[in-house]
Amino acid sequence: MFSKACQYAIKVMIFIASNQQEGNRTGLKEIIKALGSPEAFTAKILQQLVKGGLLESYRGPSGGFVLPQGKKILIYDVVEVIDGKQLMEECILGLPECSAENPCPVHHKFFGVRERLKETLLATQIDDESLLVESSKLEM
Amino acid sequence: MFSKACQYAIKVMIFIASNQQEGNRTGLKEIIKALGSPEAFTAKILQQLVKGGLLESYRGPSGGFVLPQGKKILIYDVVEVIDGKQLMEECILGLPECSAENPCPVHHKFFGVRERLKETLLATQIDDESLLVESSKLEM
DNA sequence: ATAATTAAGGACTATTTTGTCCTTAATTAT
DNA sequence: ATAATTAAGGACAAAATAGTCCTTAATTAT
Repeated sequence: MFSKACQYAIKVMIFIASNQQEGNRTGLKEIIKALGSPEAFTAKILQQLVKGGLLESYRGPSGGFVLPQGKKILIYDVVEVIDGKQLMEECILGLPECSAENPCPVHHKFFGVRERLKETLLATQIDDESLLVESSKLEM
Repeated sequence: MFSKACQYAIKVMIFIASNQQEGNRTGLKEIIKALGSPEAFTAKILQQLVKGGLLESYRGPSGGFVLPQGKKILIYDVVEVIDGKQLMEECILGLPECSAENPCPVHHKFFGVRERLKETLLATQIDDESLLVESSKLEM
């Protein structure tokens, strides 16, 4: 469903949000320790999230990453920044011309799944209390 | 959501089912013409579907592929044979220990999507009338 | 029997995704 | 100022997925 990069990204975001409850910046080191994820690859993903405006980064000692305050970030946004809108918008069978008026064979069958998926991605905020987590819940 | 191989496979199966309404075997040539898909790669996918028991193949002139008669084939089966059960069963975030009792942070949020997806895959038979199609509906 | 047709399958190539290594830039503390 | 810390980012390597090429095996028709 999601690329590996996107899975990491979602975990990263939830971990940072969880840390941030106590007002802490979160550094790469902490992140890879919590997720058990490869350092350099995780760093690239963090860069993408920063470029996409979903994180702020600070360098130097006591640097790290934080969620931009006062901005509501949804799982939808994370998926969009890392994997793009393909999962949300493009034809399940990969047909370029698929739409409600000119549907692929399975378009109507999967309409409900699609809607439910988008709904879920849009309904879930990264710092939703029910997502916050002690780091052990993110290890691979 | 599905790999490209799996997208081809679903289209292939629907096309063969559509052809079979008129009692015809379907050859590789026809298939790649209908789907606009790469010949050798499509051939590999057909082999996987045959090995997986979702198609019967016949060689020689007037050979080709047919659905095994009297066997109800679901989209679920096609996805399972080509992509495996990952999409249906494994943790959305890729955690190895995720379950209802030991859920990942998004487990409950995505439970409904998962169920709806599985339901849809299981509810849709490859030779369902509403899927049958003239070949133009399958081109890339 | 032989030729033509069609699927099977092994070995290879290309592309994308995942992941690594190393250097630079910014910030903080001494 | 200098050293230590941390993110940014370019170049590269490995693995997975997508796709090609070529030969063989089975079947049918002549």
